[in-house]
Amino acid sequence: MSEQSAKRRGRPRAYDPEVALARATETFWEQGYAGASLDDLSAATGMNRPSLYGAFGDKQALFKTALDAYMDRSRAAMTEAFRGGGSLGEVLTRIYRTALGFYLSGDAGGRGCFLTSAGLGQAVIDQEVRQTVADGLHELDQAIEALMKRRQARGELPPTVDPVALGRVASMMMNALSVRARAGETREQLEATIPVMVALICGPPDRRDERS
Amino acid sequence: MSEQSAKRRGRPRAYDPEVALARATETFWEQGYAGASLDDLSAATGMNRPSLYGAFGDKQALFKTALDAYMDRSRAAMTEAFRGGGSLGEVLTRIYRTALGFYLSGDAGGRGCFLTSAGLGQAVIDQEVRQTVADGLHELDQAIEALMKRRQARGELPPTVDPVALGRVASMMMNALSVRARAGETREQLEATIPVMVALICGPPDRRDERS
DNA sequence: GCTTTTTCATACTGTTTCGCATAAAAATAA
DNA sequence: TTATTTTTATGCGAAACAGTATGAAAAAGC
Repeated sequence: MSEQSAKRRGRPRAYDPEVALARATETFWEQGYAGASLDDLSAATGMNRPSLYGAFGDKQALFKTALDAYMDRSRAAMTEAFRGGGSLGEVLTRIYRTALGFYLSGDAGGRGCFLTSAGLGQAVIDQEVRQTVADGLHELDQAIEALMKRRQARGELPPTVDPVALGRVASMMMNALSVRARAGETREQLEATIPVMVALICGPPDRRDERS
Repeated sequence: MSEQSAKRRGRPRAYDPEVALARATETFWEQGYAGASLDDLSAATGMNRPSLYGAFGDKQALFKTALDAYMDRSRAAMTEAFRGGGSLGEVLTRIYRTALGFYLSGDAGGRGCFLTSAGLGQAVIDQEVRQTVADGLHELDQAIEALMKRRQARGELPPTVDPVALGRVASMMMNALSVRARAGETREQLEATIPVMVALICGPPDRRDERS
């Protein structure tokens, strides 16, 4: 989409926009919208204030860009987790592990989901952020509900259960994982809950595979 | 503990410390630690800055006092919900409803759990807050785990299930409710998930009672 | 080499922030 | 009334805050 190497007129920029956005995202992720000052963001990205404004606009715009970019990354990873085959339990396990990969990233301990940590912090104040976050959660809800419907049609779930209600709760369990990750629980503790959740959703744990 | 009416020496205070703390808590609850300025807190409590400092210390101390007070209120309500009789499903339903009562309080839409909304926002920055929040979550985990053990002993849960693991997931579902409440879901949506969660935990929903 | 274009770097402006100093106000004690 | 005690009220001061103006630096075009 963008011209790269050949012929850009002026002084070349000293930063990689994608890397800078990733660093800014991490800053918001850890410190929240209000807690992240422009000096923090400037230090994290290596960009000085005017460059930040030139590239991303003001603080609110940067936050929303970070939110959108996170959702894109998250969506891509989740699409991958959904795609692969296996039993319903295996797919759910993959989904939860993928989520944990996001929630436990970072050096200073688990940060949880960016949507529910930094995003929801602003949700009560900024209605547009709340809507974006709500849409993001809803999107995942629907994906899992659709998964449940497909698997029920295949006979992996008893016909008596409501796949939409079950999918919603399965999706909400990810929110719980985010909370616990940010509260400082270890990867081991969190991964140990995954089979319990999967067993609850998939019914009797006839057989379960584990891998490190 | 404190002398009330009779003979206090100086000028009487113009505020009720408990009411003021409740208002300050609501301000942190909605806007987070960094998002709540001392002017906001001053306006919410009706106390001017020096009175705030005299009563609660600096901003950090006030936040931690608010956190402790919230945990006390929450603990009291939860103790009540645990105490009453009924089947395991009925007790869990009461617990979740009690939680929702907290999460949906407030005028500007759901605020979620103070611990996981405002508290976790600070958790990554302030290690002491993270520990307090983690302890609070752990306390509830243990209470639910103990409930599960008792009910399993009574035969309400099959002997094959792990009551600790099940209790932990049941506790985590409250965190999920908090997230969804703050994301703006309605009371109706949230209450509709309660029976689904309860059914997952208690196994086959042989009979369920509902009340508005 | 000179101009044009784009970005970087410094530093500024006005506002907001937190915490506190100072003094007035409102009560009791003598 | 006068002194003492405790709280309120005003507002100060240094730092941090978001956003921007101004000019230097680094590239391409000519």
